[in-house]
Amino acid sequence: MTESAHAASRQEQKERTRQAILAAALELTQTVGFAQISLRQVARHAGIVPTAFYRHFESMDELGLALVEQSFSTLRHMIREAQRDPKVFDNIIDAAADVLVEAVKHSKAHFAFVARERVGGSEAVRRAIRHELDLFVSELAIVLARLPNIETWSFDDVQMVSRLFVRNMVSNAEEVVEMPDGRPDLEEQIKEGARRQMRLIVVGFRDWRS
Amino acid sequence: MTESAHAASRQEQKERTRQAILAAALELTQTVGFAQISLRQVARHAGIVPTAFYRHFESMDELGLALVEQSFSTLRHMIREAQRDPKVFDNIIDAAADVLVEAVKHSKAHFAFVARERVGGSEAVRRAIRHELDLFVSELAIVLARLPNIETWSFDDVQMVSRLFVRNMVSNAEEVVEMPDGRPDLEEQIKEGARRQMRLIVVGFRDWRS
DNA sequence: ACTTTGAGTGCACGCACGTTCACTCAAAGT
DNA sequence: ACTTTGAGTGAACGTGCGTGCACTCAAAGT
Repeated sequence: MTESAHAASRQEQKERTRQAILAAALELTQTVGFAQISLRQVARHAGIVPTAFYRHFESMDELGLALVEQSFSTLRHMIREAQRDPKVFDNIIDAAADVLVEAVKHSKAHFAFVARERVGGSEAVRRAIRHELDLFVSELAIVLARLPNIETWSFDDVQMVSRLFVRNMVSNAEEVVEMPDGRPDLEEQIKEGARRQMRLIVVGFRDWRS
Repeated sequence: MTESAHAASRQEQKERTRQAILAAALELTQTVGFAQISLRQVARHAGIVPTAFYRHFESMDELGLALVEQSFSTLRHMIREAQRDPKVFDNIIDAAADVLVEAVKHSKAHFAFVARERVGGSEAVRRAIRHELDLFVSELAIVLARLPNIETWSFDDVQMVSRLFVRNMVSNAEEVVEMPDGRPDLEEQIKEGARRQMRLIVVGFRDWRS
């Protein structure tokens, strides 16, 4: 056994290269769509020779799917963390707006990738993102269903509100992504807009159904 | 003077080729993003030799902007027609849902192009679409401001509702575009969803502000 | 001490691309 | 009848691409 000291340097190095490829692709994707970056560009950016790429991914499409997975696992992790915060129960709307803007700012590249490839990507990538978003809607619906104001609603209604929330989240994330850096005023404006929209949904839904 | 009979066949032919190029690009764009189709593909599809392309457009980017313009002029034309219909005043929400679905179905390709290139396109194309959508928000706000329920609202409020409507329109258009052909049940479902969302916005806004 | 493994290399290939240039040949202008 | 114009042609170029193949050379396994 040689698993010894500080983990096997063999797999370690492979994983490091894999991450370098993912990071390179993510960075290149910030200026143009994923579909129009080449395997050679990615390899060059990652500091490897083009053929070495194949040791990690069978094709660019597979790399794209890996990026989708990485993006959503980042996002999901943030949501899980935010749920532990007790303020969420007090005021889910303000909390959601805060989390959204912070999350997008923190991993802008991943959000930008998802926002862009959600509609512009290859068939496979698009489907993967759509699927992840559907999962996300269901996950959010569970959280929502436990909230004081909402716990009496029907399953379908909660699901629909959840869908509206996610849709708005996507739209707002797009806006934050397109936001030029160093404009905290714009950021606050987007946050306030998101808050108002969510309040609109909740208020309107309650009154309409009552 | 030779402007005679049925218009000069010289410019006529040029215009026909131009339209063939636009149509070719639009069709090719249905399966992949505009940025990843090549000048040569477009030329091939349009039935001309690659170099002839330059007689009509200086670059693919210019062609992209022309497609944006064409798409929105189609859209705007439909909205103008719909405004003449008196039922719009009676029930703008149901009318809007109908118009939206019909419009998207009628010129699916243009909507698909806009939906995709809005976020996935080149910088120039993206900016052009964003600008057109902003214009559209203002235009819709004028229509909305004349409606019975809304005429007392402030300018900013109307503008915000208009923005929400357009955002929802874009989302729903995306859904219709992704909708497989020959599924009238899905279509009705989307339409109903759009209706509910719009009602939500109007109801929620009124109650929240009152 | 030895073999095996596999991440990364370097070269070579055929292909599609954007763009150039000199050209044809009808319609439009005179 | 003539010239001019300009949309469309066809060959040629340099470039970057994806991918195949034979390779190196340490780490991992024995």
